[in-house]
Amino acid sequence: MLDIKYLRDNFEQAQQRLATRGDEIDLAPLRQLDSRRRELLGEVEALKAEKNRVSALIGKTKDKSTVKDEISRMKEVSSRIKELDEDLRRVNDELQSFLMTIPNLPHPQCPPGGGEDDNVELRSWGELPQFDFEPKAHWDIGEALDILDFERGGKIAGARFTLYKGAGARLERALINFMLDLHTGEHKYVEMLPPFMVNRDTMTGTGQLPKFEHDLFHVEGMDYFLIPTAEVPVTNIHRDEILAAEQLPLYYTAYTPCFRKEAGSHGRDTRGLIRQHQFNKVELVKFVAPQDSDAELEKLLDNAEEVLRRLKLPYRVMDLCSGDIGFSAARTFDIEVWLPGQNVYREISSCSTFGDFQARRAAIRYRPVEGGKPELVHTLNGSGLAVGRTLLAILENYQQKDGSVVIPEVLRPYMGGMERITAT
RNA sequence: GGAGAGGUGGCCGAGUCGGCUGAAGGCGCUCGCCUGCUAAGCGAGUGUACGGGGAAACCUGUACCGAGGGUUCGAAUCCCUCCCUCUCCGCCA
Repeated sequence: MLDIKYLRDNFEQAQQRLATRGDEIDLAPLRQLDSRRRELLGEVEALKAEKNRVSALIGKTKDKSTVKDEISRMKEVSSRIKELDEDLRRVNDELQSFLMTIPNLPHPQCPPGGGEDDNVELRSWGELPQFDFEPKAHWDIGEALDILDFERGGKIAGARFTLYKGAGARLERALINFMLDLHTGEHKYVEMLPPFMVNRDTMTGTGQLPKFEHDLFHVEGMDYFLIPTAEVPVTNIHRDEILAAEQLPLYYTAYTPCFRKEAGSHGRDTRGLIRQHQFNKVELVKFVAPQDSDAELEKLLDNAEEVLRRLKLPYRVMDLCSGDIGFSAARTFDIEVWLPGQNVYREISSCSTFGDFQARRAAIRYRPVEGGKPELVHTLNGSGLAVGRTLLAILENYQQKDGSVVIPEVLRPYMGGMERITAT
């Protein structure tokens, strides 16, 4: 959520910055609602002040018969207050829901652009593997090794669900543990295991609601949603809290499954593990003081990249342009892993700073060292990494001519020493 | 699911037959004083949000005692609904 005071004073500028996202966002109604709100507020508060004053007077009067007129007058004032409060509530609700649908302002350093094609490649890492055979796609590799069963995943649940088997299931688990150990052990994140279902307030705090309800799985009969990412429960850990300055920065990491409807992506990535209704992810979340957020984003990105470096998977880093960043994000770096079976780079991590956008929605504040008023923290998060996509990247990059897949060295301790997955 | 207890400020904890309680008291914290260190002691201060005024310090109004309604001139205090926590029982990974 954007700051209404900022919007009040920097109307044109805000309008222009939002325009770089490419959506048509007209802020005009905001001005109207805002001034109407303040008008009503002044009126109703003056009446309440009078009511309070007179009521106190009545309270002090022993003989109530001498204040009959005041009592009947306050009766009218009270009902007038009720009307005005009702108007105010309506205007307020309208203002709030309008604010809730406005995306974040792109970061000043966010490259301008209309869409994917304008994203900027910052760097790439690793040698693309050379094969003396035609590299296969992971779905073929996984089925041939009998470690991924798309057929039965579909039977059990439906399209976009996969059954992992044997070494495939273990590899997924190994990746989760490897990532968590790296981030907690070397990058100093605190591990969290949050609920996988959350309430409406939590979904609103990080920006999924109210605008993106159609992407979420909702639990029938209870007002719970399945989380689309650990960002949601983990960022909301500190919702409605005022943190001490000394607590910052806070680094949290969490493994969770993620559930997404993928509405609107019908027919895209229908094969394989790329786009699933349920997938595993290890997430990195930070709460930082505003002046640190840019540097913290770089570090977070590096923490995510480190996973790929250790796994020796080639990747590149993209600086997403203003037209391609998400609703709540101010700036986003995507890490894209090389997939030789498909001859493309695919997103495997998305690292973003949200500035104070989520913090304002979720009321996550801290008290500055100098004391004084609480200020909003900045929140950041990134995948560290998407586990299913990491697994498929391993299958494609480490595939051998004989159909087997070599296990990256750092994962072998997590695989009981296994060095290679072969067809049984 | 059944029975009971409870939700007040950073924490603990008072709030009598509704009015003088933004909220006693204690702890904690901050600043100052004092004691050659430490402990103790003394004094002052110490919630949040949204308005209005002011360059600012600050002054001022309103709201908030789990949430939402109701009764009343007036509610933390009475009534209703919901949520959450705890205890016991049942069921259960």
